[in-house]
Amino acid sequence: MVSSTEEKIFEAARRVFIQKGMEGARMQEITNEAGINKALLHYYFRSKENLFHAIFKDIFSKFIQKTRESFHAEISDKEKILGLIDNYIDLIHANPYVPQFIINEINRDPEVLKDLLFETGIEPQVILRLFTKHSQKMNIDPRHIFVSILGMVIAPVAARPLMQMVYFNNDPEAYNKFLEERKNIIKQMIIKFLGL
Amino acid sequence: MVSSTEEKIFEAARRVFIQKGMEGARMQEITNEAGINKALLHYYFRSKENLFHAIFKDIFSKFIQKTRESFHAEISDKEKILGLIDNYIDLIHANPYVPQFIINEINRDPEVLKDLLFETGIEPQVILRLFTKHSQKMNIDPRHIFVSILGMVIAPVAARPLMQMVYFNNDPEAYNKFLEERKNIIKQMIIKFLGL
DNA sequence: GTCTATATGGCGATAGAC
DNA sequence: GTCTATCGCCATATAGAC
Repeated sequence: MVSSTEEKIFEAARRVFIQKGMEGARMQEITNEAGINKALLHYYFRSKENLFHAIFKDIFSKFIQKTRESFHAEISDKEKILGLIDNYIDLIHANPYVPQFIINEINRDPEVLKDLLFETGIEPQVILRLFTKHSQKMNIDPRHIFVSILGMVIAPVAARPLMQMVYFNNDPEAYNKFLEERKNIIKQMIIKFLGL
Repeated sequence: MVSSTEEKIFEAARRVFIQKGMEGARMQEITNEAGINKALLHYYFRSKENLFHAIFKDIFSKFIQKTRESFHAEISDKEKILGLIDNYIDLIHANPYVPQFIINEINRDPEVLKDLLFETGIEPQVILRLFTKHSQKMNIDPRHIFVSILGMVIAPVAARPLMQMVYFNNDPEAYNKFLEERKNIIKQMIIKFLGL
């Protein structure tokens, strides 16, 4: 049984850590968001590091989970690939700070990350299998397809403040439209490349 | 005339800021790397913020410069696009921390970034023109092409510790080979998509 | 479980001697 | 120009009352 206070802390910490990262986040800001004080936070989670690990696992699990959803329907491989692209874009556009957060933590402390990662139940080979059939036909390493999709999805969100300023007259509406268009652009690129 | 001490500080600061970012960097670490003390650092650069701005402009200028190089040769548009991809990959593989650094600072303080950015002599429209002719033919916004290239180039470097661990048995050599292959993969994707 | 008050340490920045 | 010593602040973390 999880207490309501612990939940409030967890939700506040999720918001702050995602926006600020492990180093930028402040315990004070988390307690303010949760409506409690610092001592109480340490009562539930002994240290900042400890709290962060809990949050990271939770966030990464959702990412893994979203990937998994694309594989359990009774549809063709092509439809699964296109569904995966939709899933990623929806997830990232709804949580625009997550990619930057994950990139930072991936690079900040890889040793700790390794342990946290495999507690999320990640199944690296499952997703690769989706691309194997078509990429083998083209004599391409399926990992290239996976990385390409991730990059094309993440780039416009991670670089948004700059891109929007330089290429969209700082108009958020125009940029949202641009992001919406990307679903089809990325799908078309993958379809053409793999000959789907 | 720039003193040797100032240069040593600048080089040390570049290394530390790129690896740790503005918030993660420590003045003490910079002075250690430079072989001097903190007081001397503040003598040359009045504040951390000040030093950081100088470094950021320097790093970003190199990125802009690399982009510009792809446009001044007497070659076809297709060759310019492929050259741009080569240039980006070479630059990023030689400076693997730079993309993460730029992404972080883009999102950390966009207002200040805006001023710094336009001091680098960036010409946003020049690069877009390279894609306009071919992308119009396909009825595609050229900004999609630009973002796609950036994403495909940056993703495997920014996510390297994770990707290498999960998909390459943590073998750095295998991952380097993978990165080398990406030049052709990305080129092929763009060629097929734009019908070059 | 929840609070106030405080310990402890690290950081950016400065004073002042040489 | 370069150094040692130190200030002042803010962050994580804990002590101890309720």
